[in-house]
Amino acid sequence: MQIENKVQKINEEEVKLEVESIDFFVRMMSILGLPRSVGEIYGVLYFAENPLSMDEISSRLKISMGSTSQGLKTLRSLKAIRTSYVQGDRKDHYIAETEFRRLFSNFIKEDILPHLDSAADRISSMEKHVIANPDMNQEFYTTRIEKLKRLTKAGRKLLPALAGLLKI
Amino acid sequence: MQIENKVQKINEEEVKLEVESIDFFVRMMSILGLPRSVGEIYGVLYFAENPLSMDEISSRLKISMGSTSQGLKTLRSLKAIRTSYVQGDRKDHYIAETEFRRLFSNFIKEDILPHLDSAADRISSMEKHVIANPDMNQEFYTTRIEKLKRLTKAGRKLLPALAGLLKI
DNA sequence: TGCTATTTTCATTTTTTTTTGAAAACTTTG
DNA sequence: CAAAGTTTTCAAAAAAAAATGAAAATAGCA
Repeated sequence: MQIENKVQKINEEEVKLEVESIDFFVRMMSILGLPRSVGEIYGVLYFAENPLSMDEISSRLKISMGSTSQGLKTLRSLKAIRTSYVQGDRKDHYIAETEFRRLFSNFIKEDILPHLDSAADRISSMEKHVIANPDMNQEFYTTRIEKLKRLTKAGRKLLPALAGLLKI
Repeated sequence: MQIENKVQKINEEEVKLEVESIDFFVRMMSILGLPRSVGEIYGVLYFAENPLSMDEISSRLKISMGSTSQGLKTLRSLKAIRTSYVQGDRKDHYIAETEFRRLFSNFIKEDILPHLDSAADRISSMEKHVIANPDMNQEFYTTRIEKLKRLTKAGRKLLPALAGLLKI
């Protein structure tokens, strides 16, 4: 009884911590435009002392297996989590990758740079329209296009470098 | 007739450019989590040689005055556009602010930093839960909390500095 | 190999976000 | 200061994004 109370007390604090962790990462991930469930899952794993299986995650969060599977897939592709073998259990188990530097760098590589690539194509197509018609105010338009080029070039250089600056 | 054709030709190229500009900024703004209409409006203004009124914007984009008003409000708050007085016209007129450095810095100040502030509060509350219960694995939890602190601290320093690095 | 446990996929439902449109609130000017 | 022009607001509608849950696919074991 003595012990039971103690265990109970510990769990209470751990649960409170978990709730705050979930809340924290839900917000963080939402800055990055990632869905709620992705933040929730990472939040649970971040303060988990042991690897958790998909159904442990799904039942702690009371979200469906479908959502959990999708969220884990997203987190895996960002390398924000990794699987870990647990002896005697046939389920996959997950643990949080806590090196934010790498996590961040993957996010940029995966979710931002592709946009900048397609932007470059669009800019050269804009350029063609301006060149194609000499009656347009060349100076005005080429100046604006130049700015876009510099913006995307700077983005492509700066963003990947950013992760390196994160001394975490 | 000769002249009319020429004007027509110019407009065609300008319209094509405008379409691409809109598309470009819709995508860019969507990276930042801003709604479609905000990107559209900025896209129209970016390649406009003269200040445009709200109803010119709304009719070019075929979006409602309500959306246009909202979008302009958002862009104004980001200082991505500014109003410009046009003689003999009682409507407000808008022009794009094309210094991306400033634009970006405002976005960070307005849309990102507030999140980091509230994050700090949440972290100290997490800390209390851990300290409150000595039976929890102190080393594990305090290490994780330390990481979060460093993450938010780095974010708060790095992000505002980022705009300065943009040599645009 | 076949049986069972586990995970993924995806059409449907739910929730959230964005847009619309009309009324209210301003603003300018005669 | 009133009348017309312009902009904003906000409830309702529409569109987009995310979650569900059940069926399909896959993986591990006997």
